[in-house]
Amino acid sequence: MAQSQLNLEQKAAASAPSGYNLIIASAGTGKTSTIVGRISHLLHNGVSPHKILLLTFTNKASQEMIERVARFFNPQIAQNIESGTFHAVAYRYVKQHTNIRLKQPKELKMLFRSVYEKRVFLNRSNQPPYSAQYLYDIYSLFLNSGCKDGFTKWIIQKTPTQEIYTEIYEDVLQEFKELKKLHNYADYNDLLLLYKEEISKNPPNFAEVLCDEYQDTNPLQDSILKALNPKSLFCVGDYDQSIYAFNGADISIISNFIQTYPNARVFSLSKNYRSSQQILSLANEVIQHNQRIYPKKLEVIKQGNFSAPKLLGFDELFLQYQGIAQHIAHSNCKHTETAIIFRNNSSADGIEASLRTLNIPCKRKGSSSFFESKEVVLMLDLCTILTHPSDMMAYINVLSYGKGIGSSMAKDLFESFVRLGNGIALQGVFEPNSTIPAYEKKSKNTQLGLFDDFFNLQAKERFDSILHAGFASHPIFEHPKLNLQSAEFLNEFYILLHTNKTLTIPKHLIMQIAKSEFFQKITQNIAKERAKNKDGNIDSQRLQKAQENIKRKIMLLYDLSCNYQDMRAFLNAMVLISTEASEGSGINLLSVHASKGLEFKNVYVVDLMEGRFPNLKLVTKGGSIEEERRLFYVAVTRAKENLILSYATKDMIKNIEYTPSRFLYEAKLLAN
DNA sequence: ACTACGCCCCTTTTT
DNA sequence: GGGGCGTAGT
Repeated sequence: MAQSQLNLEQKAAASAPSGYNLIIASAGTGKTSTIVGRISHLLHNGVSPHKILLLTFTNKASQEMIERVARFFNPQIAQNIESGTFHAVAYRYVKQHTNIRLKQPKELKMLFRSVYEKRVFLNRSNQPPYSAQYLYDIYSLFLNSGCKDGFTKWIIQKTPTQEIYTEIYEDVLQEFKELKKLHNYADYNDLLLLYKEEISKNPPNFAEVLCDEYQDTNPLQDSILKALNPKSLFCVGDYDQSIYAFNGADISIISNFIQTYPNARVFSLSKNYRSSQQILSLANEVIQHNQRIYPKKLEVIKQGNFSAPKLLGFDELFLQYQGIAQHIAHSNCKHTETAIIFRNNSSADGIEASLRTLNIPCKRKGSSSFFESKEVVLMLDLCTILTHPSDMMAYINVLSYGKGIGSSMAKDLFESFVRLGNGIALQGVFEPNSTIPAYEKKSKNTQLGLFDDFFNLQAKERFDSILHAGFASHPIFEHPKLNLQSAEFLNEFYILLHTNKTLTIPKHLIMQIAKSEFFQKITQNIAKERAKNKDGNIDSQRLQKAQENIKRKIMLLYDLSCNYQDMRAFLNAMVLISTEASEGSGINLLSVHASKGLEFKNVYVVDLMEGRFPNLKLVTKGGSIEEERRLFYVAVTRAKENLILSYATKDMIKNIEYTPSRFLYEAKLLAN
């Protein structure tokens, strides 16, 4: 039974009475075991698994915990525990009550931009208005900060000089909101907001809610915990590891737990099983410089003869990366037990390149490279069009690949398909209602009569000779700006949809799309773009590489799709897992944020220079040096046995001189 | 008004 | 390598 493996402190926490329990679990003190032990305790006491809600920071963490529970109980029981990130849990619940569709943040940002760009900002005073991007991000922060006053008040309080624009901002946000509602789109914030709304009306009645990584909870998430209003709350966290302030995480939520819940109990786990004495001492030296909320004493359990943390100094940034790669090559460490951790993702490329030259395999979190790559987005958009027959964003993205078709005309075409299909775009493609005009009249721009030929509708038959019989004379071709090339493009689009419209199994559909002329042609162009030299010529070697790369990604997507029987489930899952999939195997390349909750035998923390780590740019923009110090603390406490820190005094490419990070002095690895 | 294309910027962290 | 922005061309 799980609990017998716990130490006394852990056992005390795991068997705490029902109520409000806060477990302060420093790095490496067996937090996961304690949560698993707690769940076992609940199950043994007859709590029904679906009355338990486990909230974690990543879906991977929740899977791991559920798997560990499954080892001690019937796997069926473990599977019945409600678990996942706040977002995943919210999504599961919300989709039963609404027909909301989750969209990638990037997509909705585009939609937001299109709304924003319709506004005219008279640049009064010298204060420029926020960009669309910044407005979107800051509004998201506002939502997560759980502020009860309106956005305008919040903005004015933060930046009084922005007051002159707040009316326009509200207007943009309002229109965006309506647009999202019209298309049933939801972003990550909407999930939480909708969930909160639903459970406030109708609380789900959990016997206990467990919340992992409680220090990174933001006020919106905290308000969900309050709205869930469970009989018992079990929160686990460590204020020294709070590193998500930029996402609204508020350290006062954990530090005020006792004030918030007057009958709260606090447990502390103080036995560190992960790291060697030397590593832990170093981490503690540095974190001492932050204000201490509770005194924390850590007892090192790990025994043995471990080497002291090493500091490597280099004269230049790339020499550092090469030096690290060589250090790894010589140390013959096991690659999967080794991680290189950095503050900024911009470090990753140089490191990866240096490792590659020495033929050391490495693994990077693949979010940006995989799910944001054009080919994957295109594939998923095509799947979306066949699954959700009126998805505007998917149509616009796909149709914009046509030569001469930009986002504006793509939107015209989409709207036309919707009209012709009596509200359903896909139907408009196959069976256009010929009694409806294909294009709505737009108000003419009389000042600029020059090219205003929109209503000079052309004969829809003009491209018939090259069109598939089922697509010939389609009213869409009345659009005067369509030319032969774009007609061919649309024809291939039609053929792709027509041949595959009955497929419903994800892997079959992906295979067919991948083979289609339409997809092949577009990805061919994407590959060519990537193989272009500075002079505009295409490097044939690079072209081949780019093509292989695209093929590989599509195969990976195909592999993923094999786990799903239903298109909707597949597409939704792709949005939720998009940030968690990683590619390849070997040395782990991670940002500090991504390293959260993980541990490795050997850890390298690189680019420890003032400016980069701590990232001083962020400190001036509302971050804090304390948060940067916590990031350092998180990074070094990932290490079990060997910790190597490194810095470089110069970046030759950017021509910047660096001084070593203050944390190295605080760690007493360098002396003033 | 819209699209294509060339040039310059930079690149914080995540669900 | 991508995204934003200005310019030329339709």
